[in-house]
Amino acid sequence: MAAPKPTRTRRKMQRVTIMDVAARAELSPSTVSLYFRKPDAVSAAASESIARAIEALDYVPNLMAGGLAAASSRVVSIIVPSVRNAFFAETVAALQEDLGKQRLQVMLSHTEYKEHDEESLVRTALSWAPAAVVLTGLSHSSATRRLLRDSKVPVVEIWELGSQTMDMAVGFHHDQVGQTAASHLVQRGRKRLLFLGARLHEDRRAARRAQGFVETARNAPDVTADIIQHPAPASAEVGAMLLGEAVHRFPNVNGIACSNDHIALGVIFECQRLGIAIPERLSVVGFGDLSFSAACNPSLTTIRPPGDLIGKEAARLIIARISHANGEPQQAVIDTRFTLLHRQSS
Amino acid sequence: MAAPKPTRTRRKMQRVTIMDVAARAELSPSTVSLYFRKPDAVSAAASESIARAIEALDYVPNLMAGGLAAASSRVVSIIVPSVRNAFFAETVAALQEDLGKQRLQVMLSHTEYKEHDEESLVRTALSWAPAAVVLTGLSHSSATRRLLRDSKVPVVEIWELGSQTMDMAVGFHHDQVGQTAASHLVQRGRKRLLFLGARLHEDRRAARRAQGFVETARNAPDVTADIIQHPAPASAEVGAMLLGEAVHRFPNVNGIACSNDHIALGVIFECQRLGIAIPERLSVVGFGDLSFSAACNPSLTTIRPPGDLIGKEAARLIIARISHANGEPQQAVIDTRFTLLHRQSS
DNA sequence: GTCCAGAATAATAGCGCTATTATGTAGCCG
DNA sequence: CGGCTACATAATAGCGCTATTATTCTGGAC
Repeated sequence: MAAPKPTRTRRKMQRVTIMDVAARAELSPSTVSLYFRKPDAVSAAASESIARAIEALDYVPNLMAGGLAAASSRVVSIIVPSVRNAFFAETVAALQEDLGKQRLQVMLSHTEYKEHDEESLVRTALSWAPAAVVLTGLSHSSATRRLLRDSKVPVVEIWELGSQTMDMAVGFHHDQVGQTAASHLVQRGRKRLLFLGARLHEDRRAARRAQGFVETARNAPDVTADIIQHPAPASAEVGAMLLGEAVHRFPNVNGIACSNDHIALGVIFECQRLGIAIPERLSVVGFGDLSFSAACNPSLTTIRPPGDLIGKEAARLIIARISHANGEPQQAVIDTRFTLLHRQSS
Repeated sequence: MAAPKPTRTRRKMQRVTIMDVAARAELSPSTVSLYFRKPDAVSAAASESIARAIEALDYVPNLMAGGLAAASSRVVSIIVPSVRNAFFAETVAALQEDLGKQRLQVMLSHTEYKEHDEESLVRTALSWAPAAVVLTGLSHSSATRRLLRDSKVPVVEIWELGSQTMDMAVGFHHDQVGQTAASHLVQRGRKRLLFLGARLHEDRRAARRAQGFVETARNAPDVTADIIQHPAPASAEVGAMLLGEAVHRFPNVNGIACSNDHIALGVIFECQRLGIAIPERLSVVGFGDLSFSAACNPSLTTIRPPGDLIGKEAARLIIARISHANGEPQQAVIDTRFTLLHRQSS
C-alpha cells in the first residue's frame, strides 16, 4: 500500500494558539505554558515578550485543551435546589466571588428540589473533571456518593450539618434552628405554639426545623405545639393562608414560628387585616432575615442563616484543598451557626 | 543517539475511557462516539451493547476532550450583575432549566455591577469555546465587543433593549417602564411626583427608568417631577430613608415611583409610621413585583418585568441558533414587555 | 450468482495544551 | 579552569475525544 495520502482535511482552526504566541515571542510553547502556570519560573525578559505577544495577538487560551492535558479543570460545579431562593443565591454569589479570585469558574446546576435529578447532574459535573463539587444538603443517592467517591474530587456539602458528611461540609443544624425558635417563644411566655411551613415534604431542611421546633416546645411545661403546612412554595400569600388556618384551628394560638420570612410576612399582613395585635396577642418568629424583615412593621424577629458565610467558608475549604493537594486531606466540617434577631414581632 | 527511551512516565489516568467502553462492547471507539453524538446512526444491537458497557463500567465521558476535538463545548456562559438580585436569579434559573433540557451547561459569572470586570469575564468565558454567551444589558466595552465578534460565538443580551444590539437580545425598554409609571400616577391625578432610586449611578437600567419617568411626567400639564437617590443598594431601609427625605424636601409630594419594590416597601412601612395614608394622600408605584408585593398592606402597585420569560426566550434563541447552525443567522430582538399591576397603593 | 447502493462500523489524524524529561547556560567553588 | 549546581528554556509524548475518510456488511435488482 502506498503511503497514506495526507488528504485529511482536518478542520484547521484559525484560532490563535499557544504556538502562535510562542513564535511571536521567539520562545518555545513550553515556556509560554509555564508563563501561565508558574509565572515565577520564567525570566522577566521572557515574561515581558510573552505578555507583548499575547496582547498583540489577542490570545485567548483554550481551557479545554489545558484541562484535558492536565486531567483537571478549574471548574467548581455547584448544585443547589434553586437560585430563585434567596438563601442559595446568596451562597452562590459568595462562592463565585471568592472562587473567582482564584480563577476558579462556577458551573451551576439546579435540582429544583428534585433529589432524583441530582445524580445525573453530578454525572455531568464530573464530565468536566471539576476542581470540586458543591452539593446542597446531606441526602444523596448511593450512586451519587459512589460516583463522587470514585472520582476523588473534593466535595463540599452546604447548608446542612448532620452526622454523615461525604467529605467536607459547611452549614448548621436545622433542628437547632427550630429549637431556638421554640425556646424563644417559650421564654416570651407563649404556651400555644404553631409552626407554619411551606413545602415541608420537599424541603427537608425546613422539615427538620419544624421537627426541632415541636420537640423542644413539647418538652416545656404546659406548652403545646403543632405543625401546619402547605404544599406550595413559600410566599407571603401562603403565609396569610396558613395564618387563617391557624387561627381557625387553634384560636388560642399565641406563638408562631415560620419556615421562612416570606411566610412570616404573610402572617404579619394577615394579622393586620384581622386585627390581631403583634406581639401583644401573637408572637411571630421567622427564618431567613430577608430584605424586608428588619423594615416591616412590626419588624420581624427572625433567625438569620449565614448564607454568605457558608459560601465564603466553602470557597475557603475548596481553595485550601486544591492548593494543599498534598498533605493530609483533612476532613473539614464547619458549623457556621445562625443568629436569632429579636425584633418587634415577638 | 540511541532510540529515545520510553521511560516517559505519562500519568496514565485510570479513568474509564471511550476505548474501554468500546473494548467491552466489542466495537470501535468511533462507534461509541457516534452513539453519543448521533444515536440514530448506530444499530439497535450496537446501541444495546454500548449501553450495557457504559452501565457496567460506570463510564463518565470527558467533556473537555470532546470539546477540544469538536472545537466547541455545550457550555453557555452567563454573565449577570449578581444572582443576589432576584431579577437576575429568576432569569438565570429559567435559562438553566431550559438549557439543561438540551444538555447545555450553565457557567455563571457576576460583574457585581462593575462593568469594567466584564471584559475579563468574557475573555475567560471564551476560553471554554462556549456554545453561547449571555450578557446583561447593552453597554459593553469595545474590547468586549471585538472579542465576541471575533469568536463568532452567539451572544444574547438580556434585560435591556435599545438601539444597538451585538447579536441577539431579549428584554424590554426601561425608559418605557418609567413612562408607564409616570402616566399611571398622572392618570390618578397626582401632580407632585418623585422617583426614588437606589444606586442609580451604577444601575444604568434603573437610571433609564428614572429618566423615562421624569420626562413623561414633566410633559403632563401642571405636573412636576424629581429624582431622589441613594448610593446604597436597594433595600427597604433605603426606601424608608428616601421617603423621609422626600417628604422633607417636597412636603406636597403625592405620587412616588420607586426604582424597585424593596424601596417601595420601605416607603409603605415608613408611611405607616408617619401616618401618611396610602393611597389617599400618596400613591406609590414599585418595580419588580417581588414576593411580598401582592401581599403587603396596602398591596403594592408595581411594574412586573418578566424575568422568567426573558430567560426562556433567551434559551430558545440560543437553542435555535445552535441547531440551525447553517441557515441565516437571523438577528433576533425580542421585546418581552412588562406589566403594570394596579393594586391598592395607587 | 454478480454488482451496487446504502447502511453500519472502523481506522486515522489531530484538537491545543500540560507534564515530564532533556538540554543549555550562568555562577560559583576549590 | 574543570566540575557542579541552579536556573531557564526546549523537546516530546500524550490527555480522551471527534471529524473525516475508509472499509466492510447488508439486501435487492438484474
